[in-house]
Order: sequence, then C-alpha cells, then structure tokens
Amino acid sequence: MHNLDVAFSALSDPTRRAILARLALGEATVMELVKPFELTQPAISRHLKVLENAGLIVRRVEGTKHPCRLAEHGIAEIDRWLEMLRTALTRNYDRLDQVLAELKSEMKSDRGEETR
Amino acid sequence: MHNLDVAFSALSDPTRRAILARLALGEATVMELVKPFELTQPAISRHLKVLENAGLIVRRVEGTKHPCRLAEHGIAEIDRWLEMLRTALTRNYDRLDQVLAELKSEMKSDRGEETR
DNA sequence: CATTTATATAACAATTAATTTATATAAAGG
DNA sequence: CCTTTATATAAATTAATTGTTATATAAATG
Repeated sequence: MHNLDVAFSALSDPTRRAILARLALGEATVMELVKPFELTQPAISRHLKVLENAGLIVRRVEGTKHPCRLAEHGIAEIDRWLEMLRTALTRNYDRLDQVLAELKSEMKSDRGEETR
Repeated sequence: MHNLDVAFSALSDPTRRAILARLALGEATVMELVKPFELTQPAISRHLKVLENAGLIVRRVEGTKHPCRLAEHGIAEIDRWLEMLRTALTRNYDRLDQVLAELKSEMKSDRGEETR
C-alpha cells in the first residue's frame, strides 16, 4: 500500500481528523484524546496507530504516558501531492478547452438538459 | 457522511489519484480514462462516480461522450482543512513544549530507549 | 430502423476497516 | 511486591469498498 493511500485514508475518518485538530492545539496523551470522544480507549489507540502509520503523528514514551503530536512528514507529503492538483487547476483556468467546456455546458443547460 | 470524509476517502485510492493526475493535463472521456489502467470500464465508471461525489471532478454530456475534468470545489475544501494543520505545524514549531518534547526524546534515545 | 459506440447500473464475491469486549504489558506509587 | 494507571493487542462482528461479469440505456451512424 502506497504512503499516500495510507495518509489520505487516515484523513478520511472524522474521528481521526478531530484528533489531528486537537493535536493542532498542542500535544496530548492517549487518555486525553479518549475523553472528548464517545469511543473506547482501544478504539482511539487504533486510530492513533493509523495516524502514526500515515506519518501524521509521532509519539514519545514518558513513563506510562505516550504523548502524541503532529508530525510534519506525512502532512508535507500530502501537501506535495495536492500541489499538483492546485497548479493544474490554476493552469487550466484560462485554457481554451476549459472555456469551451463551460460554454457548451451552459448552452445545454439553457436548453433544459441535465449536467450531472 | 461528511464531505471531507468522502473527499479524503476518494483520494486514498491510487487509481483515483492517477485519474486526477491525468485530468490535471486536461479533460478526458471515460474510455480515454479506461485505457491506461488495466481495469474494466465499469470499474473506472465507479471510480469516476466516487470522484464526482467527492466534488473532485465534474462531467458534462456531449453526445454519447461524458468528458470529465477537475473540479475546484472539492479540492479547495480539502485545502482549507489542511491549512489548519499547516499553520498548526508552523505555529508549534517554536513552542516551548515542542522543544522540550524533542529534548526529552533525544535524552531517552541517547540512553538506548525506543521512541516508536 | 438496426447496429455500434459510450457509458451506467446491478448483482455478487473477496477484501479491508471500524468497533467492541476481554486481556496483556509496563511503569508508578504505595 | 501488589495495585493502579496508561496503553496496546487479540478475537469477533459488522459494515463498507473494490473488483468482476452481465445487462441496460442512450446517442450516433449506416
């Protein structure tokens, strides 16, 4: 499984995005991350493992506690891939076939056809 | 299911990312998208539906052909969410607890402990 | 019109993912 | 040491995803 598969897949879960949002405020231990959600500790532990595998968080061990924080690596990797789409969108913005596409599409919907 | 769930989930598949990469070069019909992959046409059609649902592509109908192109909407939405992580990372970059975390982590690994 | 071309949908099998409960490990604290 | 606290792992269940083949639809074309 490709890195990006794992990373995007990790981000597709709302609980994991919420965990990341929480970690954006600063690091937190596993139990601190369990509290705000109505999930069990094992469930959160597994979500953390997924995030860790994706390179989106890192953990250290401090006694019995394992504080987590955001990891730059995975986030940067995702960002680099998306950059491709971003530039494609701005690049295509003024290209002829795009403009023609819009025009044709509009002409059709003026005639009451479905665009879906 | 949240929009971002759908969008990130759509991006987690390598075939779909390849389709988006292809569309970054300009629009393409379904059959044009089938060719480069060793998947059947129904499989690609389903991937396209997933991408469309995620707001990552749009299609128009032109006779029997349905050319696809990148959609700004879904990509922008993903981008807005990631912005949160990006700023958190740069914001936390020079924060005390981060630095302390690094230090402690280093001290431990100097003593031969595992960081994973 | 009948046929071909382009695409979508349905039904099904195989795989993968998310959750729970129960249990294991490992450090801390009395 | 024994207990508590913090976390991880295993097993089982359920649900969702991805692919296939077979079939449907709908516009183009001879």
